[in-house]
Amino acid sequence: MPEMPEVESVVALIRERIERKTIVKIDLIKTDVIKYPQAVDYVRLLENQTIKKVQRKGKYIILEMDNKILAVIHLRMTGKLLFTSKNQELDKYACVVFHLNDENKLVYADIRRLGTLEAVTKDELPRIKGLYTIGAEPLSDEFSVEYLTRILNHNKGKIKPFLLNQKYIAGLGNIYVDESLAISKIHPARVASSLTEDEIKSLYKAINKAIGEAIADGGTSFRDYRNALGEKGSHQDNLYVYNRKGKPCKFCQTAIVKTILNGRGTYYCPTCQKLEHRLR
DNA sequence: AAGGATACCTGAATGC
DNA sequence: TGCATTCAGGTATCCT
Repeated sequence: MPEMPEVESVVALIRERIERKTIVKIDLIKTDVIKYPQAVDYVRLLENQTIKKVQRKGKYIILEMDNKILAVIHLRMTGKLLFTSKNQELDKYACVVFHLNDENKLVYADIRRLGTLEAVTKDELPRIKGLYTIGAEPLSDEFSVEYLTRILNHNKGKIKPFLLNQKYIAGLGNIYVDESLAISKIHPARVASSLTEDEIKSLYKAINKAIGEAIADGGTSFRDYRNALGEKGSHQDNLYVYNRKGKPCKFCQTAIVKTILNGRGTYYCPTCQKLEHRLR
């Protein structure tokens, strides 16, 4: 479900509300979302600890506790991290409830329960492989045209699966990959290493634009996504191609097409995004 | 070794 | 209406 812009919106809202607060009690409703350590130990590690710092890396949310434990949360498809105030009702799909010393709650809720909660020391960080091997973030200094050029080099795979791979670029998912490729007018099945210098520059800008605009809109909510206060984002109204099958391309009016690429629904403009290199 | 299917889950939408 | 099928903002793991 949530990609970097959605996770960023969640983190921005919870940060100011839970940093310096203490977790006085944890209620377990559905324990299967806790992947490490076992649920009882997870609770033991985090109860009576103060939340020192809230961070985000790619799609991961990291709560750094006073005892140096890192509570790492990944929302996967339908996970939500909700700041629930004193008199507010619990989410129907609440799995884990963190009671705070100000009587408010941080609630992990997840319809499909594909999301993951882990508590690790710094030394144990490598066991969360997806976090340990994560690539550069869009909109960061590390993410540059040179970086993108370097990772694309020699990659014989298609550009869309490449962009979905978190070890190259952190935070892109199915929506923003399609958006980035649409903005830069690159076909999703193009071979990654075949992009020209100009196309790489264009893709670099497009990724930052797609992510930046989505963050500004508070994320995309065409289905389940809600921010930490249970509110929808608005970027679903500003998408170029995603979920716009049959609607006119915003650049050339051609009807947007939907196909399946490597098992993922894929939207693109068949006029703007040609597979064959333009001949002139 | 890379890269494609499959597994993990539930609910909503669609098809017959 | 009812029942079956398909699909979903993700990723680890298995297979070839």
